[in-house]
Amino acid sequence: MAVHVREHRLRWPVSPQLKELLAGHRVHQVGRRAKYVLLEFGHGTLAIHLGMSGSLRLSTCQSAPGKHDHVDLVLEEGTVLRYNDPRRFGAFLWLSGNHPDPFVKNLLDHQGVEPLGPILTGDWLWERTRARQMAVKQMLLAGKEVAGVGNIYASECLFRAGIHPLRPCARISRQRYGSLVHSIREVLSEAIVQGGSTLRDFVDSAGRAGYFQNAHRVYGREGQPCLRCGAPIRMIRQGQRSTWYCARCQR
DNA sequence: AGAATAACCTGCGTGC
DNA sequence: TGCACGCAGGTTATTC
Repeated sequence: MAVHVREHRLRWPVSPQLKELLAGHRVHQVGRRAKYVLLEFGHGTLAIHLGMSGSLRLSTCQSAPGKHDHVDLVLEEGTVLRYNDPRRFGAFLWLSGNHPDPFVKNLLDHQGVEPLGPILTGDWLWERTRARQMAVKQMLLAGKEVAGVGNIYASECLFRAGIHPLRPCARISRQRYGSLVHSIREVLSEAIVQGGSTLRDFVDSAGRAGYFQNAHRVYGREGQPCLRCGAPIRMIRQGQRSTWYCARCQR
């Protein structure tokens, strides 16, 4: 793999050694942990985060890089995986196989459990939140317990589970955590099948927009009728982020 | 220790 | 048309 870094200033500076570290090496396996894409090489792992506005698209070497095309991963003759990120909230982090960078290692170790994995159950989440006064929506968004539930999906999951976003974690029953976990799995699975939610410019590796935004039941629907009961959907601010919910269906 | 707030960026829509 | 402002898919660092 050949690497071209045109802009090092991402969320953290891209390692100046990245080009040398990957030159001539092959990707053994592609994985993921939380929202980090993991490209595993024999001698270490490249962890890529797309931030809020990043995308990885397959392109041809001949195509000229455009605005905000910060990194090229040249895969083979004629093919390049190109990273574009207007806001530069994304990251390219090198995790060495022999001497793991403690910063990167901690970063991945401190992520919540996989939302579609076997550890997450209603009972598990109930036990983890007995002493937490934080609002359930902010707990989901923080990602310390469950990874991968972003701002769109936190609102959607809570609506489907019938849980009010402001409800303190410690005041949700074991049974209702069961509903929440079921909703998390359902919402994320559906969104994946539908290619994600394109609000503005989100695209997959082939440049295709997602269409889960058409399945949003509360996100972005302030003032519009609840699809279940007809009451107007409300929007509130929680920690600098917007939350949408139905005051009648969610308690 | 848990929780709230600030910070990192660019682009776009809105209102004056 | 221009400009100031607020907001946007995320997550860590800092402060309280």
